[in-house]
Amino acid sequence: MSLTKAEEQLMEYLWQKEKVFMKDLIECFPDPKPATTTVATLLKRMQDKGFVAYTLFGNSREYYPLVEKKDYFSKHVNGIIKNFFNDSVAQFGSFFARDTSMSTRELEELRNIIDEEIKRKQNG
Amino acid sequence: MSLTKAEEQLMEYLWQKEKVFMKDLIECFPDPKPATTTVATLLKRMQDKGFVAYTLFGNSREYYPLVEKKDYFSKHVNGIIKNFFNDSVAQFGSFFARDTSMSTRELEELRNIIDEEIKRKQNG
DNA sequence: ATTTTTATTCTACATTTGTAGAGTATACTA
DNA sequence: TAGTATACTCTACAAATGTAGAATAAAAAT
Repeated sequence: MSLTKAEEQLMEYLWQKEKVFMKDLIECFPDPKPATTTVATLLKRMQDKGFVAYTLFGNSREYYPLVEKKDYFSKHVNGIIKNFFNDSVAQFGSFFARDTSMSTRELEELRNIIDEEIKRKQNG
Repeated sequence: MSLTKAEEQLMEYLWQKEKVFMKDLIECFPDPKPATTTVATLLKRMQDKGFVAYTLFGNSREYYPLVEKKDYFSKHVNGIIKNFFNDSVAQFGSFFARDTSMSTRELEELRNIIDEEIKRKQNG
């Protein structure tokens, strides 16, 4: 199961804060902020889906993510690659390098990141 | 406006075929195939959103995409980068290189693609 | 010409999603 | 301790989405 748009937005705040009480979550939103009950509903649904949990502090709850951002997006991006890029990372990479309007500087930065990752994989 | 899951799936078939009659679109689906009316509804909604159009051939329509796949996903991926990776391609690139479990071979292939893209940008 | 098939629209409905009021319980305050 | 604020749940409902039957129209087959 995956997150809806509204849940995803909320999850992003969760990921940013790592731990957060509901009232502080609401603060994260730009105006007009949603009603507390709206956020409460979303958090409940996200619990049901296994994406968040909380620690009870007195009478209120400190929420935290159960799913790491990188795992979530890894699954997400791999899904896109599987469904729309012929299950080929290279095909997606090609698209990404050519069609997302990266500057030369960004491309070079990305190449360095990949180089480092290759080294990291070889050495340890 | 963007596509829903079901519409996105259908769009993928449109992109693959480039031009296609509805009955052939239905053939693209794995069993159990959707009802023709289901596909018709989706196509109608996609027309309303400006994603597809058709050419009339006798009494039936040959549908074709109005939006290119690369443009669609460019927007999509850029949206993810903006919302969840701090609007930084490098941050997304880092994530992509490290956390999507690419093999060394895939990483090297990707580096080559990027190299070529850098050259292409420089020369013409 | 009548039946059958094909193509498309209209309408409908269940499910999911976005949003929040009303209610309840607990805690804080005057 | 009566009144107010806080935290959360339950219920509700509109909009979006997924799915398709019934109806209609045109074409093909007999």
